[in-house]
Amino acid sequence: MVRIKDVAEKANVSTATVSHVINNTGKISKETQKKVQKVIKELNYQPNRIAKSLKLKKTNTIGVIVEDITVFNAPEIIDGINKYADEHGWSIIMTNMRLNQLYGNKSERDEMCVIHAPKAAQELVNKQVDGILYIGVHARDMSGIMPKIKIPIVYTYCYTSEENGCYVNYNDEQTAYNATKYLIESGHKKIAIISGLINSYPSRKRFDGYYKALSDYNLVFNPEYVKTGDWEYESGYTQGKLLLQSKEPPTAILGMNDLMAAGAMKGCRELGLAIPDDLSVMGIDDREMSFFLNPSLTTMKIPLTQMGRLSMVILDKLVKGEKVEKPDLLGCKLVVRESVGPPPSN
Amino acid sequence: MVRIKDVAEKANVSTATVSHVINNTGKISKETQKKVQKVIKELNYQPNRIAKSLKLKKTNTIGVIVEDITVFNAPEIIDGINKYADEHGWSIIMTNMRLNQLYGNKSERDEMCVIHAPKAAQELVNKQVDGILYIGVHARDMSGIMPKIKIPIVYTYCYTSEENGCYVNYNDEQTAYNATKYLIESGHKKIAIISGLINSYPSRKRFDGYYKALSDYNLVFNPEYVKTGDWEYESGYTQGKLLLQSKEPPTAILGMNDLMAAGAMKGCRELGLAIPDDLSVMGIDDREMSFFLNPSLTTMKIPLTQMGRLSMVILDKLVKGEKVEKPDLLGCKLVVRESVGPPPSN
DNA sequence: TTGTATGCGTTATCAA
DNA sequence: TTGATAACGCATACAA
Repeated sequence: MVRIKDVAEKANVSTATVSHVINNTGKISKETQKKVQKVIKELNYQPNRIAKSLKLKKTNTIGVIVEDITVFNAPEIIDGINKYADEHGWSIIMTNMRLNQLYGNKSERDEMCVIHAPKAAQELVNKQVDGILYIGVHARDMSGIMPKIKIPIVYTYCYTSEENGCYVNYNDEQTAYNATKYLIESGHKKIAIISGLINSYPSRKRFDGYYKALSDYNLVFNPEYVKTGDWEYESGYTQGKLLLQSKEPPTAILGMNDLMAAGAMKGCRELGLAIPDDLSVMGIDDREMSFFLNPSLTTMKIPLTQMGRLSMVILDKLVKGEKVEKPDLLGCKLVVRESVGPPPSN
Repeated sequence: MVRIKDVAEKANVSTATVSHVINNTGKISKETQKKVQKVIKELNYQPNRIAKSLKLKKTNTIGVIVEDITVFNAPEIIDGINKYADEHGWSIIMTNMRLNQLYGNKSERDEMCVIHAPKAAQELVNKQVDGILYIGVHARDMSGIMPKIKIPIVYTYCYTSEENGCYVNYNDEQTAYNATKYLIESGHKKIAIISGLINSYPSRKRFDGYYKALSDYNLVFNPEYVKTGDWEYESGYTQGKLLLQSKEPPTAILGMNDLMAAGAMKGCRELGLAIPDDLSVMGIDDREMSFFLNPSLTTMKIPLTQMGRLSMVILDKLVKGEKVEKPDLLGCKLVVRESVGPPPSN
């Protein structure tokens, strides 16, 4: 390893001078600058970032804690983070807690998170990161889980009700509202919804949006048209079938996510119904698979990249000690594909 | 920030003693140990990893360079890396070069990689990582791109022909061979293949496997049954349709990846053919979407997690100065779903 | 068994 | 415009 000292000796100057020409601090004569730069090239000197960080008490690094990188939302959020980080000179240390891999998509996962997350945060603090970005696997309250640390934390794809807590999320209610609205404007009056786990925040909010849309458009709310799944494909299949086998089946089904919508489509197929001729189906998420379903799934796209980027924008400010106000919830965009049409005319 | 010195003062011992009880080095009396540990708890002392790294010239950190984290192979490979890293006390710094996001899925991407990759590697070296893991977006030769650095690099989902270069990959030829074999054993004799870009290594190897399987099973090789796509959905659609509209259409199509196989399925649907009754289709990759196609796609699963893990196993040894021999190419597992059946009987 | 003192590679203060 | 030197927080050789 070639140190600043080696450069200084070879260039016949002091380490202070070398440091100055590297960082453009202090007044150094053109000649000395040239001389030093030449030696730097010759020796291929590269500053040791560890030593620099120790001295500066600043790493220019953001720690990203992701609950599970194999979950569909993670890569794009991280991409958004990286985009901003690249543009603004931030480095990223990533901690993938592997929660889904370790505990599956079960309640145990959230319980264990309480153990893993503080550890991960503390480790990052020990590495002197300047701030922490936390990416959840599903939207829930993270309040009180993290240890008291002196660097800012921004949450995304989850939220916090802590006093100065900061999070970036999308608008569940608005999204479900707009989805339902699209179905209504396509002519549907009998619109069913397959909910995610009933005790989850997004399920409640999305239901609110669904309900409000019905209400705004003067459609009767039929409790028979609300079924509860667990966000998974299988539950969409089961609940979808139930819906379609009822006395007065709906003409449209809104899955609270793409997976359950896909399950409902399978159920529909099994009953010999055609989509969208006999039944319209819609999802939320716009995962990759929704494009490949047959027919392709009309859905609401979660602005993942934007969420990652906005999280970094806010964290950047927080790290610099600037005051930030809580950001608005982001909107989801309607992605029109083939699975929604007018209701059957009979 | 509470330093080792603060602990030492409060416990009325020297910093050396504190350091010793923390790291279990040297002989310290039980009492002193207890006393020090008590103070550590009280002060909630956490060692500064930056200072430690500077002193030890070792960061216990692996730098992971991923060409693009939004590409389907990345998350699982990273998961495999994290799994091993967690179990063996390695930290991970991730550099996502965002190649696909910046340049798209075009040749420009590979050209620009030559600019980005050495920079990323040098940055990681400056951060004193102990080794580097490189994850490609598609399998190609990375020889000569990286700068000469003194820490080991292991490549995965790409390869290198450099003298001491080390990479972890799966066996393209064997995979295509087994896929073709499965089609043959399902009764097919007229098996077409849709190739990826013709100048790519995986395309050549997969073709070799296809050819060898035909040959081993005494089937005639018909050049009409070889079409060239570009790995994308659209090309599978176009080439698949071409294949099906020929005078003597194949009874089975092997897409060199799931995307092209999915495209071929779409073409097939448009021509009013049923899968698998009229045509069998098979892919390679086992991306998430292959499960959601209708019918679901029979395909070959790339062992991504295992690739990530094995890369870390090897890098770990390399970092420790152990000699490693080049690992065997990993096998892909057949995933039987609905898209393959016996050929039509007519 | 414990303490003193040095150095890891930087930056920055202050003196020259 | 430059240089000598003291930190940053830690681990460790060596002394006690």
